[in-house]
Amino acid sequence: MTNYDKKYDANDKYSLRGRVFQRLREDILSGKYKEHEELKEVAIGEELGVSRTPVREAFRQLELEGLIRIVPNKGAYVTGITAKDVKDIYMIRSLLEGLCARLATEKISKEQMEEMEENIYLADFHEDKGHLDQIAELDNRFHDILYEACDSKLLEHTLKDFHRYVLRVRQKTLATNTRGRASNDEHRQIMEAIKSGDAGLAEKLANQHMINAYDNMVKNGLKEIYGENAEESAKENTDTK
Amino acid sequence: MTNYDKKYDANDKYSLRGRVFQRLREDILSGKYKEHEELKEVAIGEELGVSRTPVREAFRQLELEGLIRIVPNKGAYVTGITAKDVKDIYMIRSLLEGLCARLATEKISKEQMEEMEENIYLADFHEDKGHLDQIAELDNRFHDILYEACDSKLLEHTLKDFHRYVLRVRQKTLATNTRGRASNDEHRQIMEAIKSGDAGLAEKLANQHMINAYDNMVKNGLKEIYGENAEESAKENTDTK
DNA sequence: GTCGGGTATATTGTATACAATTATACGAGG
DNA sequence: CCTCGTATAATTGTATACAATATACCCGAC
Repeated sequence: MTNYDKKYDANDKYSLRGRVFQRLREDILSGKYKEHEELKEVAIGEELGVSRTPVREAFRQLELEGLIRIVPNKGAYVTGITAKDVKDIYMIRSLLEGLCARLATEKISKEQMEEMEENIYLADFHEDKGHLDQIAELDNRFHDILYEACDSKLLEHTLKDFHRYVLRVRQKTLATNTRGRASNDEHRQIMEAIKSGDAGLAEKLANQHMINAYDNMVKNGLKEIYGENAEESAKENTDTK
Repeated sequence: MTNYDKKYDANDKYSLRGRVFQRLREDILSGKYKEHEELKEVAIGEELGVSRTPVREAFRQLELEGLIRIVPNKGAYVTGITAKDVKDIYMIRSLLEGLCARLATEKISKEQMEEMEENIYLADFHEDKGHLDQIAELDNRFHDILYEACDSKLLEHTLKDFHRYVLRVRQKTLATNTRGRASNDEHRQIMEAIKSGDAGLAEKLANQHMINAYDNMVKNGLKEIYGENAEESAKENTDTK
């Protein structure tokens, strides 16, 4: 939710604020800035050669994206994702991706349908070759196509928000096991349900796809990666209430 | 989504930015600033006796809340809600309020349960007396209690976002007919399902509660209020793509 | 040694000046 | 009369100076 149509400022590559925003987003998602790390206005400004003003404004946008949290008079901190957060997000996504698939069955365009089929075909190819980066990229793109196909700016934006939010976690697990193949098979089933016009089936399959993705993450080390921070953040929440 | 824990800055009543933010939010929700109206930094600043800086930052927060949209180098505009947006939101809320009720069945505290019962009792009282403002207030509060009871900061924040977003529309319709009574009866049923520990029933009732609320809005003039803007915004979307 | 206060320092918050961009008005040319 | 272009005004974007706040450190009292 929130601003569900960001093409104006998020794609604003030409203002300093826009450039700072995009750079910081990339650096957070890539892991250059770690969870709970403090971002200081002057340091970032000097590094990028701009004053504090555009940095401050970029901070607000990053907060809007959920990537940092701003505490008044204190600072900006990279958002931590707890294991509980991830679980909640997948629970929510399970429902909403299902809704999205159901709506997309009615609304998907010919071009979107074709891109979806191509996506699945390509993912199989890269899976055979073991190209992990491309697999992750195509997996992201599959979901984006689905979001765009549902013909609801609000649902699309909400799902993209959640999707981006778990990206840091998701990429790690997708690349470490055989989930890629199974995931793409599920994509194919969803695609075929949509193609055949069976909205109910598409919804059900999309629901299950999220549940499977989450179960796989739990099996493959979600706890190890984020378990410690879960406690840390819990403490953080209580003593600032 | 986005920053799902805003108690730090949203409750920041003491900074100028926080005050400007709260004031503007109230003015937008109350209808002082109409849909698609342009908000100018200097004008707002002068009116509130502050410089442009805190106004600009408040603008970013309002964008974060989805109340305005900022177009680079042009201006900030009050967000328009189309009939389609409202429909989409209620579709999403139906699913998520259901999930929320299901989770709350397990997690609700004794205090929350008591406040919920009191809320329903009071709503009946004010319904008898015809106190429309209090009824709307209690309706809002019922949902907030439910959101807080689900024990998921993410789901709570997401639902509060959507809830606030349709507030401008919802209040108008709730106050104009007999939906208040029916709505409170549905609240009671949801509460009783939660109290009896029947999570599945609570979910189903909460689902239906949203569907009923939306149907009622459509029956009672949603089109008349927002139909015109729907077209306007549609145009807006296409020619800025 | 520990606790408390106070000063110094670092960091964020706000105001203002200036630059860049966009909108408006007006006049020349067709 | 219309159109286009230029000049002017209005508005947002950015940098910087200063204020307020929080943090860290030191020092003295107990």
